[in-house]
Amino acid sequence: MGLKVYNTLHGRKEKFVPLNEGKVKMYVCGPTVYDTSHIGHARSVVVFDTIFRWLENLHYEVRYVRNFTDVDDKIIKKSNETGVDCKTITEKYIDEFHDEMDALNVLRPSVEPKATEHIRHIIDFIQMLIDKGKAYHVKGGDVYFSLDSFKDYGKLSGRNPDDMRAGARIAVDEKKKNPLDFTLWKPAKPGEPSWESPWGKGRPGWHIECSAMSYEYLGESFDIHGGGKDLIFPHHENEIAQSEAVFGRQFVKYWIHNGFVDINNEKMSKSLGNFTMIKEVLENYSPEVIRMFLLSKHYRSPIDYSEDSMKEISMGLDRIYAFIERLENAGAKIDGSKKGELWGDFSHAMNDDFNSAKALASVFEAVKKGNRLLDDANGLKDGDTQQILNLFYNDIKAVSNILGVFLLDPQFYFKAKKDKGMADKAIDPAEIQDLIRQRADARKNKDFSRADEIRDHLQNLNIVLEDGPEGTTWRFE
RNA sequence: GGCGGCUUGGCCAAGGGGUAAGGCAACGGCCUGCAAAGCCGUUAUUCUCCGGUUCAAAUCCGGAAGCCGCCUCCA
Repeated sequence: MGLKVYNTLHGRKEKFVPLNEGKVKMYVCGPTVYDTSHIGHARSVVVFDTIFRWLENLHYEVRYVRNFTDVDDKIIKKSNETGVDCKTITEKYIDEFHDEMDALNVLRPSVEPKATEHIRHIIDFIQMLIDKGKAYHVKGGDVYFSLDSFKDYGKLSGRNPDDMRAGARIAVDEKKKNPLDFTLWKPAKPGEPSWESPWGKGRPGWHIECSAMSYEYLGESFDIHGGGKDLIFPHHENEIAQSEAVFGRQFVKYWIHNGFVDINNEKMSKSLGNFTMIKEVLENYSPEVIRMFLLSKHYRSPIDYSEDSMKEISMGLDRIYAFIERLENAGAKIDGSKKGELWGDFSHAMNDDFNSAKALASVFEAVKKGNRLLDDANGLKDGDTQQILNLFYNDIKAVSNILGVFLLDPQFYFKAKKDKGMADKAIDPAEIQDLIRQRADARKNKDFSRADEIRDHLQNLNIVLEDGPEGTTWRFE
């Protein structure tokens, strides 16, 4: 089965056939760097990172562009409020974004262009629009895109410009020919970042940077353009207008949009004060838990962030790691390129519009099957069993490289979890070892009430004891 | 007002014409001194409701209700 992708442009799943065989060109809208990133940004980035990984796994040569919007009203506003210059602000948040995305195990795209470094290309692009009669320059220095010059306007978002005009909520700007015309270039006020242009000192509008930069790095036409659902209108609609008006051909073949992250079933918003930042979440959960959470639901559906859902994911991740550790203890080895049932199920799910939720379910099924096999083998392994275990191990490692989760050494994972628990609760591991020793003695002497007393005491500290053939181990709940 | 989406067991969540994946939780069993972990089993005759198409619908069509998003900066 080949890859199928839900294309916003047509509102249905379609067979994925890139414009050039074997190659994929993908552009994803990155953040405007004026503030700390929240969990919603993380979702978009993680989703497209996983898509990127899957495309590479399918042996496509992928050129992946994700931009930074580093000139914008919000950045200027922040600069005016704080007295810090724009560049300092944007650099700070770009660094922060990179740090957080690295933590979430997000691969760097092929290129991460910044708007401010492509002003030349933006100006050239606007000039092409003007030359073709698709844009116009007005007194005062603004340049607008002329909606009336582009008859396909609205095809991505399913909007009809005539309807929109009737119910337009936007203030009518006298200088615009059509109230829906949008800004390509705007004159700069004193003190604002600005660049020389044929229309005077100014700066680019928001939408034009993506048309200019995608043209620069991917050409007139490319395969995939992604971003959050909210970007469908007006941002992506406007990009289509700009690029198709200039080149007269299809801008993007497949439009992919991810859903939002809600917080306790409410939209994240400033007024509700429930913006949940990536760094806050990272304080409480391992990056892998966050990443797995973000992939636990289909990328187009809304996903609800809550303490409960994070705990649930965390339990599931422990279970997977425990299984990997068990496989390793049983001597499972990566052996060659053979793929098993897990990989088959996983691939099938990923090929179906990157269904990571279903893909994850196949992992849990494999965990169950593998555990059963290990229980049945009971330490005595024949050649066949060993082969199967190797297959599980192979597959799960391959899967983890796509999802970007559970790829740590399990011992390290559990140790890190322990260390964090101990640090949070200020617990000395030697003390725990001592209590475990005392309990072992008590058990040897059949003093079970003493043994249980110790266990209950540790339980109160969220420490769970596990008695195994090799002695007693402990972990945090 | 315009456009789009969602409604599946206690909770989360796949599926999307052929008779309900997976996770968490709960309960029973194996194991254990007792537990924990792991395994096994049980938990939706049914997929918001009402009509229709079909041999067959949670899946398609029409309608209703509830919820949500975009249309203004937003991932």
